[in-house]
Amino acid sequence: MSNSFYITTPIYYVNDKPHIGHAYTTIAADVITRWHRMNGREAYFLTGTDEHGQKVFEAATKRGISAKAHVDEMCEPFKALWAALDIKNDDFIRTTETRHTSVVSDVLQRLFDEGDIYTADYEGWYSTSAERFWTEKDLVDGKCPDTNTKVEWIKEKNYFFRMSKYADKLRAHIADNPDFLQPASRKNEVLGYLKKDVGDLCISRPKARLPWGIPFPMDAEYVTYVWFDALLNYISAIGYHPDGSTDAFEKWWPASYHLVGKDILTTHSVYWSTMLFAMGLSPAKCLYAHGWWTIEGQKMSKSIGNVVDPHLLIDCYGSDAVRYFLMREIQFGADGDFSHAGLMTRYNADLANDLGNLAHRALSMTSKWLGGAVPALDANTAADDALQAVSDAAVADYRVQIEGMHIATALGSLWRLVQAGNKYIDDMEPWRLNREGQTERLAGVMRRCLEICRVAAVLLSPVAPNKGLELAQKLGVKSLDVADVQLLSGLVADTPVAPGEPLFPRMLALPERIQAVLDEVVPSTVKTVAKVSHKKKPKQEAKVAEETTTIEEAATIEEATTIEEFIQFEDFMKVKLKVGEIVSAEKHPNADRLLALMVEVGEDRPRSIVAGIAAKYVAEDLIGKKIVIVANLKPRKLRGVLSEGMLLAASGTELEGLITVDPGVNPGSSVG
RNA sequence: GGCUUGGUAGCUCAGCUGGUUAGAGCACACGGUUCAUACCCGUGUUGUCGGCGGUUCAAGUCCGCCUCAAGCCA
Repeated sequence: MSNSFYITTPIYYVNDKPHIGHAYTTIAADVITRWHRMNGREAYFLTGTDEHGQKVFEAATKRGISAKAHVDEMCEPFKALWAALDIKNDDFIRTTETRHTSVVSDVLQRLFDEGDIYTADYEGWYSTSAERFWTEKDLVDGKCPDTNTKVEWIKEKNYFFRMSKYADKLRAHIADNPDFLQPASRKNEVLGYLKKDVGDLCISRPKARLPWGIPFPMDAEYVTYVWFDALLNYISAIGYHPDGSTDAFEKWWPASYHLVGKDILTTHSVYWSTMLFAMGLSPAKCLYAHGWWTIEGQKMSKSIGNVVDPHLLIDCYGSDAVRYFLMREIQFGADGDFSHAGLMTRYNADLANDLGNLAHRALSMTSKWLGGAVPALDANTAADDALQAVSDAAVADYRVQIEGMHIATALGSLWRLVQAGNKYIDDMEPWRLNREGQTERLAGVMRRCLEICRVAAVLLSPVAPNKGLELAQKLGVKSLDVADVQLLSGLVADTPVAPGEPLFPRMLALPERIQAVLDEVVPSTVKTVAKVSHKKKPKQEAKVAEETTTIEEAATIEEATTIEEFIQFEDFMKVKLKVGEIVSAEKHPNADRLLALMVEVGEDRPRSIVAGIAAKYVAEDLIGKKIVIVANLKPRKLRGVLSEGMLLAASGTELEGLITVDPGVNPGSSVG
């Protein structure tokens, strides 16, 4: 393995509020960086913020301040979160900094001079409201597919990067470097993209339309397209310059890893690699696309209001536990679900019960029976040899896994040792050795238990640096030395030790602040499981919880069956009907027959309702209509979009029309 | 619509190039222990490995079709 390690996260779009998705990527980069540092390798860890673009400009304008003032303010929450999560990044780059903008500008000039950037006229349908061009095929009824507004045919000059020129080189690079794109499943997507003709990339925007960007050095009327700007951060930060880079650049480039979300893998692999080829540079050794988090089974989204504030989790569990959970819960690369119940379960099971309790019981016995100092080893028995073998295997596997970015698996390996430690105590019965006065053996047994705690402290520390250190201190260990960490003899005999407070106090119930958030935002189905999962409950009640949380398969609305039998009045009264006003409507992203509506029903937020009425209604025509909805239908996802209710419509074999209400009726009124 | 990936115990998932009675964690039941944070240790229950068909001495693992889900592209 090369001795220098350079890792990057994406630079986060400064308009977003940092959430656990951002935290996840950054923590992963931090963990792997810490690991390499512990192993004596030089490492450089870069993160930052992407600060140009239309949305930033709009947000600043709306606030009545300059774009620069806006981004100066908006990058702070990111820095604050990294501090709160104990992220030890070496650098934080902002794309508005001169060290970056000057490199972008000079690269543009150089590529232009060399002919890899050229001007051409671009013609197309332009939507002013969506701020972008569409092709003829994109248009819906001759209108913008995003905003459903008028488009005009515009012909304008723009600057293009000759991406096509480097497409073959990129194809060859991917073929020659099997580990370049990871995980392998994602690689196919890029290869699929590359099967088609790769065009050139439009990298300019007229300043008249987009005032907030890096100006083109050869043409004051244009600014740089945000991707071309943003991607260059990975080399501008470490001192690249087309006329001569710093030694630091030569040292760190090519990067060991670019960690990216799966949504921007293609951009990175295609745009960025071809840009680097044009500059005469190699791409990073590995582009690793990680998965996305859903929240309590739903897509993370501002409109659902389920975005999890990492600070809340840090306040309730501590930075170390949050880091541990995010790293342990899902395989790096796969999607995963974040749930509060899951976080607490893992906290209690792994951190409090398994590791925390192992440390506490080992230290307590040592204090009580052996004078509170690291005891001496005795000669190994067969059981001791077996324990050492477990440690050897766990540590070896941990190394392999973490260096392949499989952090969750690495932690799993460490936990096999922790579990072996707990079993070792049971098997050796130190309390019996104490009663029988077998002091020498007792000492040896306890020593090995403490040794396991030391191994755990060291291997935990990249993921949970504070707790790793705290545990080490309890054991009287001064430095977290990873060399020969697996040997169960690394402690110094006679060093004072004390159990102190439990490392991870067990949680008896969800923290109040989290319960409050769940009560407010999350549908009742999810609350149920969060409440019951941490306690043993009678069978029947647990079963109810299971049923209510089963994620049902998406079903099409058309499948509703007619009920022929009579029902009781009470049955009818179970159905709560309400008047709702449609406040927004759009086509369902994944289904031709469905529309996604937001319906105001007099609650603290409008409801998201998916309806199978696209055959009969155009989305925009529905806005303002007053309708009747079933208000207490269990929420479910329809082809990926949450539906919190169902609207009433007349239908025979096919849809005839919506049930509408007099305009004077207020949304939220009940019907019946 | 085209392409890709997945559908394995109640839940979350592991199972590499096909090979002995299909695994882990959580949950559940019972038992043990008592040093410990009502913790730990052990034992046990549940699976037509999405469906159908095929190749093979042998398939969760390969092939075809179907179905459901997710993703990328248009």
